[in-house]
Amino acid sequence: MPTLTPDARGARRPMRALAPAFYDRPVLDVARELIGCVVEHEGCAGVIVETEAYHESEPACHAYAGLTPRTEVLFGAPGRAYVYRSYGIHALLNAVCEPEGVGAAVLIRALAPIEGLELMRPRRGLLGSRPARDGDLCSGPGKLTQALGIRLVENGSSLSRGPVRIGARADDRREPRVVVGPRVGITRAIDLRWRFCAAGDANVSRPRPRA
DNA sequence: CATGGGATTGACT
DNA sequence: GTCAATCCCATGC
Repeated sequence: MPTLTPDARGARRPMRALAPAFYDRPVLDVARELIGCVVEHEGCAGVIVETEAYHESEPACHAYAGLTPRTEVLFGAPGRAYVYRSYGIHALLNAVCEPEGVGAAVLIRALAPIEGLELMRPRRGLLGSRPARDGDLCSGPGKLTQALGIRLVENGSSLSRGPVRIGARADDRREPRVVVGPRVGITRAIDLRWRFCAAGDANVSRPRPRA
């Protein structure tokens, strides 16, 4: 089934997935350029509004410890999904970057939902509590995987072929202004400003970087 | 084999 | 602001 994104009139057309070569570059370049691109999974889609870069050369990256069963995908071919469990609860989605043999990836941290919101809401519904507001559907790395139904079984799959796919920014969408800041929720290499956010977007997770 | 920490979130004070 | 939930896997004995 082709992936669809809405155009300016609200009509839909297929999404063209980014090729593996897009990811076969410095991870900081890819992290910045993924802002504005589209993530799709099983009829749900959103525009990427927040990313972080991770590289084997710095200790916040899982690949810093070297090649292990856990980091095998991180060191593998670019353009694949690295999905891992965080805090025992959440599945976090990364795009593996740089040439095979280099451990580097971009963490997808937040999306602006554009399609399949009716599928996202029940997945994001809180236990016996109020439903999530649209602005809370994908405003965090664990939230967006829950909303899109992305799970650990997607680890190692191709982001070009699916089931999780990433496509280029739609032609009718402006190139977003990008704000840079320090990465969130880590304890090491906190000086690196490797977080990229779409300026002023309400779906960016907390804490928001200063504009 | 046992242990501890982590790229988070939601509930609660 | 604080804190528990919960699991993969790296590390160390």
